[in-house]
Amino acid sequence: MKVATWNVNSLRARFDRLKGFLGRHAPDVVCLQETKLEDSAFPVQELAALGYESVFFGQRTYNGVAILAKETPSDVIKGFGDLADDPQCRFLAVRVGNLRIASLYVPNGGEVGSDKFLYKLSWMARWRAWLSARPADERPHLLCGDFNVAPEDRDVHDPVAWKDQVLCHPDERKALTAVREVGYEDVFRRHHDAAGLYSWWDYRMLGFPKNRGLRIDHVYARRDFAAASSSCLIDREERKGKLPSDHAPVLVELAAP
DNA sequence: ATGGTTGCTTAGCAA
Repeated sequence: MKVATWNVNSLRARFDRLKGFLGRHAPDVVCLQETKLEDSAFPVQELAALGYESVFFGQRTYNGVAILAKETPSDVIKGFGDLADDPQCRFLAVRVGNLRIASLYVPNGGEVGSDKFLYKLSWMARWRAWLSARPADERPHLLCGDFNVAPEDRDVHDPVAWKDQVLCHPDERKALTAVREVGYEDVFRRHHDAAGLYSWWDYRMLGFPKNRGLRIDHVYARRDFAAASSSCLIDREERKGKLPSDHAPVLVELAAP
């Protein structure tokens, strides 16, 4: 089966591009981030017409995650269900067939040391806690989304300029390592060693034409499931042309559990 | 240090 994740930076603004993407790749499951749509505005019918059922957890203007699937999703989980009183819609998990999968949008973090940065670190700790609190066989096989962290310097176009900056800061990388230590693996790095492979490029300053990007969109697989993946690709084509998102989709081919 | 671009919402914020 084929699974994709894509930060669309507004589903309203990107709907035509999403349609083209679904037509080209025919993924079985698609995780979306930054839908920026209230649930009442989610294009359920339009996606049903394309052969996809939708599960969504959104809000007006900001954030918002969704999962589209050819098969009917079940076991829907919205947010971490912890004691934090968090109005931001950033985590959604479902089951599609036997595959458990989460679509997540880690907070950007603003500036290092800011309130937003502290929120990012605390959100990542809550994410890790949510995972470790679940029985291992009930954890998502795949964690997909905009993690807003470049895990290593080879994921960064200019590691010197980005050193200790948000998206690359050691505290964020440690928080991400803690998630992997629950029992996850970066699927992309199972299949590619090279530097210079990115999933996000700033809209400004010709970021994409100059390939000044970061690899911050990831698919993490449960360690007992990672070997089921046969490929993982970043679809740079989707960053080209008219009205692209600033993120490219990540696609994984895998044997269904 | 600021600016640059896009989206949502309408001047300014978030990314």
